Amino acid sequence: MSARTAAPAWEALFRAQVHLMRHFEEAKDFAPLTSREYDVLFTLARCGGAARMRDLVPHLLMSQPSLSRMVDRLASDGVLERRIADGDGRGVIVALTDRGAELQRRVGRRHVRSISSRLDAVLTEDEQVELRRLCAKLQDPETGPDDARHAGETRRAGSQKEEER
Amino acid sequence: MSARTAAPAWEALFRAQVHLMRHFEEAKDFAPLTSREYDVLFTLARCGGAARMRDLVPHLLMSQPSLSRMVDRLASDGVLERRIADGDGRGVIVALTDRGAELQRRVGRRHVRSISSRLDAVLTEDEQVELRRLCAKLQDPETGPDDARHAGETRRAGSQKEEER
DNA sequence: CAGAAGTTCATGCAAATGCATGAAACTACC
DNA sequence: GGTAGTTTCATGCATTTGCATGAACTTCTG
Repeated sequence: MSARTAAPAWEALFRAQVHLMRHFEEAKDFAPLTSREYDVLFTLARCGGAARMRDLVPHLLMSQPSLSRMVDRLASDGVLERRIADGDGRGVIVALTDRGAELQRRVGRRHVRSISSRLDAVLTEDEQVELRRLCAKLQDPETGPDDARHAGETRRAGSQKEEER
Repeated sequence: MSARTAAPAWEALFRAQVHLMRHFEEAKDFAPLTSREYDVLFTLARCGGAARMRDLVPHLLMSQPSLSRMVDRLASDGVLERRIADGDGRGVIVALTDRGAELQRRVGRRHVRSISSRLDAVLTEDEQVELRRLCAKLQDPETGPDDARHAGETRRAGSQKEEER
């Protein structure tokens, strides 16, 4: 058991992620969206432009009710639309509109440039590849007693509630 | 310019952080606190148990008003207390109470064990050290036109607003 | 020292979030 | 086929968040 190396590694990872995310947000990478909204568009694009709500939720950083309402907002903004899943009257399919897809691509390109200029400044290509490899291992579902259905994980940062305090 | 390696590296980092954070929260690492509340206690402990609000904010994942109200709540729960900074009537010093310090240590120990058991399962010690090194480089303030006063960064994930949509 | 400018924290308010729950649709079992 | 149970999404509600702003205090300038 190496708390000696594990805890500092986690803390550095955590801080690096926060630091970079703040940097990207301050640089307006996601404008005119919030990062969470971009996350929805990005995930949808990755799913071919459309997906069922229930399949989307586990990849996003928010609860099911939050996604439901965010989809309301984004739909009324015209970047995506809701459809009833055929074959299942309960299911809702969320799909990018043309405008939404174009917006995602535009923001995505800008964000990728921003990422590169930031990472290239401090890591060599080899280091970037190594970082990716290590981070990928961290998501290995092989472990822990709980996970099993994790595959293309994505985002979040939630919370809990009391008990004593 | 290596978007080829930079973007995947950032995405892997991002997902690894989210994945692990979710894991720790689902494992109730921070109970009876939320992760943000623990972040406050942890940061305070690291500052020797007390710090001024304005010095705390940049290390935390929340806005100044949010910290102000969270301190209200934590103070009324008895884990910390507010004092007026002497020499500056505007300043507020936030300090851990004995209970707060004990709580932080207890939760912290549990969290460190949780981190170790998770990371040790997928990374060797050498890999953990290397991950830490790479993540530390990512926080190098040497770069970007904006940062300059960053030192012991910490947490966040914010948002922006529209403009077009 | 007086007034302007800056700093630090708190508060009003609208928006977003999560939890608990509800409604609608589908599935399983008798 | 009908009813119980499950799945999927939406909604009520309390909480939390951030932004804009205000109040109290300090510092700077002449």
